[in-house]
Amino acid sequence: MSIEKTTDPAAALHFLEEIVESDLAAGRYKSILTRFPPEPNGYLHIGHATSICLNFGLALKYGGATNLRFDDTNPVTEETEYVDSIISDVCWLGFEPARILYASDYFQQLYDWAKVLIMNGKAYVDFSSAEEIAALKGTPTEAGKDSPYRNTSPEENLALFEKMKAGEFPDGHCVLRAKIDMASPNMIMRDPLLYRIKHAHHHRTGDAWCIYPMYDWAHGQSDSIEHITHSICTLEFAPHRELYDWCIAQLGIFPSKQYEFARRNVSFAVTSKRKLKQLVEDGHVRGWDDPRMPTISGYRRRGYTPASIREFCDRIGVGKREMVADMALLEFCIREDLNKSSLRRFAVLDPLKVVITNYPEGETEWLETENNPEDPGTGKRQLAFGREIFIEQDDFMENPPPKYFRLSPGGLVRLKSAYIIKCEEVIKDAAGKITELHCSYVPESRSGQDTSGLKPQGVIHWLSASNARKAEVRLYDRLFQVEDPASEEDFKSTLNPKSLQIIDHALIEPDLADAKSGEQFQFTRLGYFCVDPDGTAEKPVFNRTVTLKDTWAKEMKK
RNA sequence: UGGGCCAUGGUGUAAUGGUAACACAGCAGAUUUUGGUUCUGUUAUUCAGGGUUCGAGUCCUUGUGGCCCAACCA
Repeated sequence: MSIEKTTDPAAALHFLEEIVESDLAAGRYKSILTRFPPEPNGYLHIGHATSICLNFGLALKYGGATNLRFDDTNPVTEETEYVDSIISDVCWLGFEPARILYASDYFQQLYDWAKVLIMNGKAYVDFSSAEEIAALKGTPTEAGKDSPYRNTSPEENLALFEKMKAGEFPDGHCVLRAKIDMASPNMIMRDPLLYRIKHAHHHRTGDAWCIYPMYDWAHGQSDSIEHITHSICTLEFAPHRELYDWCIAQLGIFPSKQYEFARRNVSFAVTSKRKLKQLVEDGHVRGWDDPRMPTISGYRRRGYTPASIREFCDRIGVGKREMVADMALLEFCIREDLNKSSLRRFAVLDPLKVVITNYPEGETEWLETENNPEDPGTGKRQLAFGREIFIEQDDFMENPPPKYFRLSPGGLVRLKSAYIIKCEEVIKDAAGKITELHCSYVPESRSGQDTSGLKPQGVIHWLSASNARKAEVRLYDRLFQVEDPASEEDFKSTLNPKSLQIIDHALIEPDLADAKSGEQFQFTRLGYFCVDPDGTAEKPVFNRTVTLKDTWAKEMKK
């Protein structure tokens, strides 16, 4: 799949596009190369999606390419399972990496470069403990102090470093540090760690290495090796840029450049791997792909389309200020997409039986209705109509408020694509609960050939009792009750207890029972739904992606 | 000895010294056999003080506020 990046010349450029355009105009690069560099230690979430869209989108717009590179320098936390899910998520979003690469591919090169640094007197092996190193680091307002190991000779350091690599020291025994400036106002530059010892199995290199490069020693050089022109990362890496450039300058290699943008958050969601992991492990959700999760796999299962997520990323823009995008915009994007593309079907989530007393017993007629009024090319379908039907409980009220357009005692309502009915009698059980409605229909009000002259305000959906099928429907609401759960002392205390409502007695049109996992529909008047993989032929399961805009519900809240 | 980044309606994003705009959200109306869609209208914005200028969201200056940096994580 490929995405057409249409460029509106009048559209304003964001700051990264400006940088790219000026680089291209100045002839600094013939074409650009970006990269998306996830660490394979968790599932991708909506924040990653914005980064993916940015990196791939930039390359697409300017005729460049994008590598997918796994930043797999920490064997303790990384797993192949995550690599696979990340690749599939990126592809699902509609992007095609030019190459799929791994920082671990460069371990030998990185090691050789570290030795160059050592021989140039720019790195040393430090046997101080982690605590000692931290203590000598200083504070933001106080200069650090030199390590006692800082002035070891290059030759000795080289021998020591080779011993580290050879596995002669246990974990944590020593580290390789760059020799820069313990008094730098930038804490990152106070002799940063380059290598640590971890006798751990790596998901790709196995047991070949027991020393692993730190982010700062791996990232810029990996970019450089691949000739990445624009290395785009989030704001918190801005202080690292000085070190990024320093490493590249020391080695005299291809000068990739780092640019930072503000992480893009979404309201009513958390986007931190740690927090998401907690939700999964504590059982607050059913898994990483739970449709309530802001993970890419969660949105996919929920029924969000790749196009809707890309559109969302485009619309929220890119900047350098901390921001929280409104979830309502994401919902707007998915409704906009699905409104155009999804077939309409009738489903009754909470059925109320209606007997049409003046309709002949045992008779069935077939009524035509459109599959998608937004796209006449999708044709029409036939609905069975008979004496017994089901309507939505919500579409009947015994004592309706003003402006209630639906059915009420003695009132009229239009059954969409069928007849106008009038509520004649409300049947209740001993407890006073409404069990069914007796209605009469107006024979000359048949949809499309209505000569009744009646004009009920309300139009409701319905299903024939003769052929409706059962289904489970899962209704999702926001996972959190507050806009910014991450800012709470305990984000889990703001979980929405009603984020999942399971309806096991819903009714659907018969052909819906054969829909394949992932297929999407608009349930008329209710919202957009997709088929969940949990379903079976006997009991299909539908996930509500998003409701339709509901001005009546809004009115009722007032 | 602190350094870096940032500040425009409710939320985002534009305006690159010359009428503060666009989208979402909100509100009001029209259309509608989905209280959907579509269409129209509308509310609401430059962190504060000082300066430069005919003119400042934009430049200068002083504040204020927010985020990041003292992981052998990325």
